[in-house]
Amino acid sequence: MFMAQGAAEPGAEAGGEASVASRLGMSVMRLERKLRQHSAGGVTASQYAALVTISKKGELTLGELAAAEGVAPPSMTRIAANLEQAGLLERRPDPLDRRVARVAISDKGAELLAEARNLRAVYLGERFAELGAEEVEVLGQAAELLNRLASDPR
Amino acid sequence: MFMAQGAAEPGAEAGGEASVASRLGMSVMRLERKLRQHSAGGVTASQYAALVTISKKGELTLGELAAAEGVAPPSMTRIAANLEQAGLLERRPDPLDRRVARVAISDKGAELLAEARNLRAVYLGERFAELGAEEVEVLGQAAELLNRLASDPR
DNA sequence: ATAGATAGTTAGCGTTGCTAAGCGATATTC
DNA sequence: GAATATCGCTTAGCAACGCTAACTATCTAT
Repeated sequence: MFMAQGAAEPGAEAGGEASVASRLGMSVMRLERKLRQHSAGGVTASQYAALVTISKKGELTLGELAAAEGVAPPSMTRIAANLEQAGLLERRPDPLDRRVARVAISDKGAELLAEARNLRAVYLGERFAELGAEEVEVLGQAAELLNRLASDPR
Repeated sequence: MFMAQGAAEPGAEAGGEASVASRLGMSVMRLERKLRQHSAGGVTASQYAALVTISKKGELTLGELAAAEGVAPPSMTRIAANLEQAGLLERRPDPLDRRVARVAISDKGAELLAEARNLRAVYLGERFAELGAEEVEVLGQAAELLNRLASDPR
């Protein structure tokens, strides 16, 4: 695959940063499309992601959760509402500040994650079978980098 | 689960493929959220991607384009309609089969791509400044792999 | 006590992707 | 050569998601 895309030869080979960024953007978008269609366990992609974060960080406020997930507060309000309705997380009033909404994973939520920690990743996991160990290794490193890029608040 | 990447070596995988898949899924989703918000040049993410593909493959039918992008035909109909309305691509009737809609990039579309090949990648490109050469290299390889994963029709 | 800041919610918009169903054009079948 | 099936695309309508703006309730500071 020569992603040179037409006539993009910025001096270097297909390794220029811009090129990498472009290809990466396309790949990310395409893969995301697939992932959204393959969400499993009755939870959507965003819900699953939020659940993982809650599970990882323990009890936290909606604001913190929104920030961690990189979404606006109203978006997280909705995601959390749906998760709560599904019984996957619990809301707990903050004893000191009645404005804040603290959330924690519920037993049912923990179960869901435990029994298929990678519910959403099942789709991806299956595809990993076609990859070699080094390739999985690369993707592992990439996941970290992508997360870093995505965490940039800008 | 977050720093597992350092230990994600073939021998000492702290979580294995499933973990990588899970982390990757999260990263991809988060990054995609950012990307969608930073689409530039007046074209949306999907439009840009379609344009790149058209530019790369030359004239092709809507069906081929939909398949290449991994979206359903109706989705591509809309994307292409918007691109056409923006004057970025041209529709051409197929001389042999009047059902098919062939599309090719227009001068204006080519201009848009040429003058900012990475319009959509600008956001990413800026973030690359914070990364080292090796890391960019890893992402380059990852882009290839992600694309392969995303290309799996399943 | 009052004014301001803060956490979250409600309301409403736009984008994106999908499935189902429709339409004209081409292929096939008799 | 007419009836039927298939094909390529479009139309119609649905649902998920993320956002901004505006509102409520609560807390803080003067």
